[in-house]
Order: sequence, then structure tokens, then C-alpha cells
Amino acid sequence: MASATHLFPIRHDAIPSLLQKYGIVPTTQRIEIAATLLCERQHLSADQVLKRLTEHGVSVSKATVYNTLGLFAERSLVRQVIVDPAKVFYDSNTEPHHHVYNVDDGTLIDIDTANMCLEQIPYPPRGTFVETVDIVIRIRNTV
Amino acid sequence: MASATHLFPIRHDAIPSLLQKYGIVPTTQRIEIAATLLCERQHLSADQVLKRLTEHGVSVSKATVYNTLGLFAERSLVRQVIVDPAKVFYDSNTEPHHHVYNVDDGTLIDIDTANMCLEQIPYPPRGTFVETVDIVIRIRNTV
DNA sequence: CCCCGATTTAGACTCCGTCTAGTTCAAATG
DNA sequence: CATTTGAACTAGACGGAGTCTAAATCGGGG
Ligand SMILES: [Mn+2]
Ligand SMILES: [Mn+2]
Ligand SMILES: [Zn+2]
Ligand SMILES: [Zn+2]
Repeated sequence: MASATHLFPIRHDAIPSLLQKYGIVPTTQRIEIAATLLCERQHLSADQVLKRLTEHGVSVSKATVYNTLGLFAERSLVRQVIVDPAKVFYDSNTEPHHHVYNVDDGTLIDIDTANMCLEQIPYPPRGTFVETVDIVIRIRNTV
Repeated sequence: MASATHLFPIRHDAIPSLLQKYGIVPTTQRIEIAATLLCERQHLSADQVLKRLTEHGVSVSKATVYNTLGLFAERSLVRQVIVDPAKVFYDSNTEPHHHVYNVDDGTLIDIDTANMCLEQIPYPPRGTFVETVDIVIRIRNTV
């Protein structure tokens, strides 16, 4: 499950095998949802994914979109990004990287971890393990 | 407006002048809300603040609690912490520090910035400035 | 004591996300 | 090819956090 990270752009017909590689049964709806999010490096909310599907004439229920994106995240096919108190972003880029979030306009962009050295991370408490280390640079527009 | 950071514990009768120092008119409700959150270093959601007020026989409306905590954050008396997709935490500790968030049980604890060196932060795009740099270490309980 | 703008309030409302219970689907079987 | 069967999907109700609105209240200055 989940070896080397996939490369963009991902062809539509490569998606079923990609899903299988992550232990996800490739159903019609899951393939469409994956195609929507994984077509390029991007950050979309569940609602945005649903909207894009609808706009392209693909009918998938809200529950399935939310459940499927949650499943993708659980299986590490995509990454959740928690920067906005109002919604979760799903990130098609699963390589280690951090984020710059523009609080004013909601823009979310990737920054490479290269050169950004984070040292002396404390040990996690007993009985716990580190899942992720997220760095978010919050920026605002100058007046 | 906000000079040296205040020290804990904060006495109840020191709150009006503290609010004024941050440019906040110290009304009855604001004093109660500040007293609830600032009594010690802690992270509380708006809902938790409201619950505590109610439990202590202090009647403040939901709208006022949400508005007031938002005002406090805007004026830098407290800090918002975005780690949970379901709710915003308000942090009584405004000194620079980062967070360890236990995804399984919702625990949020502070970690000192000492020794944690973060270098090579990229320049913000033109027309923007860095507001905060937030580091969140997400941990989970071992099975 | 009165005035008046600031503040507070109840409760309706919005939005993201979850849940439920019934339906559809597709793979395996005979 | 027809049947079975459990996983997946669906519509729509529901929940909880947070916002909004319009009316009531407050309290400091005159
Ligand atoms: Mn969209
Ligand atoms: Mn509480
Ligand atoms: Zn990203
Ligand atoms: Zn903190």
C-alpha cells in the first residue's frame, strides 16, 4: 500500500489501478471523484469537488463525495489540510510540503520543505506517535 | 495596544485595565468572558467558554461570546488556534509558541519555540505580509 | 434624570459535515 | 443467462458551529 508518490498529471485511465494500489475498490463514483481532485496539484474542499462533478454532468451524491474524500485521506491517497475554520481542504499533493494560506482571499499554496529546516521537535507523550507536522504560514493582503 | 505579554494567573480585578490596554471597552460581559479564558494558560472553544459561564451562573448570550472572542483575537489579546475542522480554539497564551494536537482525544498542548529552529521561510508574495507561522504536530494514540 | 450610541440579546438562519434507512450495483455463483 | 448478496450509493433529514438581524438594554456624559 502506497509506495512512491504518483506524478502529475494523472491520466483518467490510470486512476482505477491507482485506487487499487491504495487498497480502495475503484467504483464508478470513486474514479470520478479521484479524477476531479487528482488531475493536478490542487487544494479543493468537498463542496468544490461536488460542484465540479455536477458542472461536468457527473451526478454523485453529497454523502458519497464526503465519504470518499474521507476514505482517500484515511488511505493516504490525498491529504487533509486544516487551515480554514469553515472547511477542510483536500490536497492532491501527498509529498511532504507545507502551506501558505492567504487569510483574506482563501488562497492556499504549497511550499517546498527544501531549505526549511525544522529541528528539535519534542518527543510525543507516551502512548502516542507523531502523525504529521504541519507548518502553515498565514499571510494577509496589505491595505 | 499590546506591549509586554501579561502573566498568569491574571486576577479578576486586573481585567478591566487589561482590556483597556488592548483598546477594548471593558463591559460586564467582556470582563466575564476574559476572566473565564484568561484565568490560566488554556485553549477553549467559544462553546466551552459559554458553558463555563453558564455553569458559574453568569448569563451571557451566545452571540456575545462569539463576537467577544472574535474581538479579543482581532485585538491580539488572545490567539485563535485552527487545528480541528469542527471548531476554533481560543488560546490565552499569546507568547510565541506552537502546538501538539492529539487527533484522537482532542487534547491541545503548547510547546515552546525554544530550540525549535525554523529557517528559510520563503518571502510572502508581493502585496502580502506574514501574519503568523503556525506549527502543529498532530499525534495519535497507539492502538 | 435623560439621552443616545454602543452593546447585548433571542432566536432565526446558514453552512459544512454526518447519519440513516432504503435502493442500486456489480461481481460471483449456479 | 438468471440469481444472489453484500458493498456502495443515495436522498434527505439531521446536528453543531458560527453568523445575522432587529429589537431591547445599558451606562456614562450632559
Ligand atoms: Mn470549484
Ligand atoms: Mn468546559
Ligand atoms: Zn498542498
Ligand atoms: Zn497555545
